[in-house]
Amino acid sequence: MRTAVVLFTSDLRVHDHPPLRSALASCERVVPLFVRDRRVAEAGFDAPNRVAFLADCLADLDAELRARGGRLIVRSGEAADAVAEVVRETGAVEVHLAAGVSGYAQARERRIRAAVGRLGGVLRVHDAVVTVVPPGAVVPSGKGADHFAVFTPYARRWAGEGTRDPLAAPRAVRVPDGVRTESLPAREDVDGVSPGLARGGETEGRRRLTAWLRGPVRAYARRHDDLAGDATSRLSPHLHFGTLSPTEIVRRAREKGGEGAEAFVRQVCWRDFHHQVLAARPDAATEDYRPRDDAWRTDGDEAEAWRRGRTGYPVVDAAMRQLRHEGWTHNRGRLLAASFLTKTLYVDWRTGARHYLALLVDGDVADNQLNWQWVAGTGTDTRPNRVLNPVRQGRRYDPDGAYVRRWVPELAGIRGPAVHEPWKLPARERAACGYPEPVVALADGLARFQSARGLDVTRRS
DNA sequence: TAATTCTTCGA
DNA sequence: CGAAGAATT
Repeated sequence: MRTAVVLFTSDLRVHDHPPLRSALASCERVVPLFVRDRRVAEAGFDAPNRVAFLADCLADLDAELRARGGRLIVRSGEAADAVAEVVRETGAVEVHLAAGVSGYAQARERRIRAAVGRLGGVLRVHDAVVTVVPPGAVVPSGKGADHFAVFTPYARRWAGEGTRDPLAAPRAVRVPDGVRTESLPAREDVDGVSPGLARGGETEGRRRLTAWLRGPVRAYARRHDDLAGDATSRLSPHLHFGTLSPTEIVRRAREKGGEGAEAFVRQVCWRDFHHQVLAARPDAATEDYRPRDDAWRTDGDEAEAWRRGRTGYPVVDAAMRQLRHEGWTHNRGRLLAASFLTKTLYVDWRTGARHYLALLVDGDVADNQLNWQWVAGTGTDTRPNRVLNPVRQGRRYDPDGAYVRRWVPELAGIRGPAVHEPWKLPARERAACGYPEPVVALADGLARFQSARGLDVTRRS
């Protein structure tokens, strides 16, 4: 009787799960294992919103496994130690794991391989679980670059790769008797969770995907940047935790077809793009991908005003308050709030990235850090001096001001797009609403950035 | 064939 | 500006 361990990481699902299916194909007994890795907490990665969402995911994964005769085994500690422990206890001969991209994931894989090898077992790492196209599967033609540094050429090649066939969920999972498990973490036990946090779990993810593809995706190309319309998929946390398979998402979206589905698939491609950058350059999580010799301002009152949603720029504050309330923000809100911090306040992108990671339920090293770098101009943006003007962005993506009124109650009484420039209101009305004055004049903020970068032209957009 | 130069284009 | 791909040597 052969036993395999399947270590679940960012792939908390039973549908389209190559490690699980592969383990079941070669072994009669399988131990589905999740390790609450103390390294994650030590790295400050245990944000309440994600811990709470994770609790939903684990509960649902356990239920899905139980429906198939199995159950989820939960352990705490360091991943490689816990895996070795389970291998020793069960006499497992194989360990299956989805390939990860971060420095943490890469190191974890090395440690597990060594630990399993010492016990005479073998580690099998599976590609195309966390991403659609594995990092390194497409590289620029010609001279030996190991990854793409520009999105568009990557997207062309990525689209040409196609996808593997999604795997069905297994019918039965037989777990060896008597394997010790800790109790599942409970969402209710997590403190500091955003009140409007979404529910996690594969069942919820699949429900959302089906509902999304049935209708709203059709309008995605047209409405994805409409802040108030909130017409995005909201599937990002499910992609982060792997409660949905990106391969299955792309496959089903392509089957659906249309310009909305196509634009949506392109966003999944962005995710793969960032994953392949980080896989090749794990240090880009903390270091400038393309150093520009920036003399960033450090954390201070202005950054704190930004975190609190009190910059005095309504659409920026709306995004920051939505982030705190839901643990999630519209992508356009993320971009313009990030641009405001890095370009207008000229504060180090790491300060912003840290705050996003502290709150975002979909907070992901690859996507978060590299999107921040993109905005900050130290990343893969081919126009590193692009500045998003918060007033123009507001008027463009929240033309009626509904998004601002929804998230900034001080301004809820102001009708129409005037809400984007509260400083133009009569002094009495301004004082009465209690909304803060701008932390910095746009021109002054821009001047900081431009002089630091040695620019002389005022950019727009 | 591989290195060099040219052209195009970018959330 | 600089990456990517094509053209050129």
